[in-house]
Amino acid sequence: MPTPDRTSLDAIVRAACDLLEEEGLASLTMAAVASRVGVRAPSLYKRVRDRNTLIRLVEEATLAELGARLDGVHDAAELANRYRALGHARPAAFQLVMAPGAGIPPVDEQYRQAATESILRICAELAGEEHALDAARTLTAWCAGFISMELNGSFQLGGDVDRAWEFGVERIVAAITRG
Amino acid sequence: MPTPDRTSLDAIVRAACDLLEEEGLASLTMAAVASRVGVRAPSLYKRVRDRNTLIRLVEEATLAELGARLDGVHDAAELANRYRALGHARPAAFQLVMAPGAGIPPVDEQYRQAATESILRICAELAGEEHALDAARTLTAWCAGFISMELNGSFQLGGDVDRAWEFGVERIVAAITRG
DNA sequence: ACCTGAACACCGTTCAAGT
DNA sequence: ACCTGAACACCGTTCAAGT
Repeated sequence: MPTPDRTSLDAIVRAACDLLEEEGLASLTMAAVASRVGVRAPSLYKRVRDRNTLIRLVEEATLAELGARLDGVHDAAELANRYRALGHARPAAFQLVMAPGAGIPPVDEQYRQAATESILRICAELAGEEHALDAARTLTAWCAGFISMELNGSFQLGGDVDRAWEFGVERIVAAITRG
Repeated sequence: MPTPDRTSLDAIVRAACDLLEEEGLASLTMAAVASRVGVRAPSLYKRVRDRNTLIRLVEEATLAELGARLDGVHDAAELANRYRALGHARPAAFQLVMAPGAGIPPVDEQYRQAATESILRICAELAGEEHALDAARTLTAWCAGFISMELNGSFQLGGDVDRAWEFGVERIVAAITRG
């Protein structure tokens, strides 16, 4: 006799995302996620293969949000700023996407592409079609590296980190601009 | 009655580093490390506070190695290439340093400084003293971001990744050079 | 068809007892 | 002083039994 579902994959992934930010990856346990969505841990296995796959889904949700935040932007500096805003809004998820541990299955390529589209478009304008991919990789690598370092406390030598960000944005955008 | 030691902190950290690269962070268990150095897991607690602290020691060893690899370099492109070489030699440790999980105590600042010295020196030459720190952060962020993305499979759109690296090195070094 | 308690394997950590 | 087996708490995962 079928029973109405008490939760959903979507609710599970959202609970996992929230838990990740609030308590960190180590506290993202199956029992904790289950508790948030109102079931017991074994029930989660009806909707996700295992914990590592759930973590992959969190990564994909994060990339989807990044893509949405970058969608429609036309200015390279503004794009970089929005990239950084995601890092500040979801620091743990950002770090997870930057360096998923061994054992976590690779994200579906579609999610990475969604996050890459706007960057490629803007870089094609700035650098020309033939350098668009190299320029996008340069810009993305710098943004991702800066935000990661900022989030994990790698900038310890004082100075103004916001100023360093603006310095970097200006120089990098100029560096990948055709001319 | 004292007994000759059967292992040492140094051997433990080295075993942990090796295990991290060979099997990944999830397989870096106290039992596995203990087995490599010839004791049982509880004995490790005589030399390290807990697993997270052991992981911190692995991070510090990695930063020390990075510092050694960058020591004495005088060319910015060569410095970037050596940075990347460490990422290729110790991918798991590199990713760990880039995004340590929650719960792992912060590395001692001394180790980060050792890795930063050469970068600051070169950037001061290129960008002038007043922009040295901003320039170092720009260069480091780009290197770290590029290498991280390369290691975790973020570059999936084809093209030649080595070419993208060389494009980036050239443009970034030019971008932070005084002028 | 989804949900659960019980069970199992595995891991980090502590501790009393050995040498 | 270091080492160990035993023990405990915790977690991921499976599964038979419920609705």
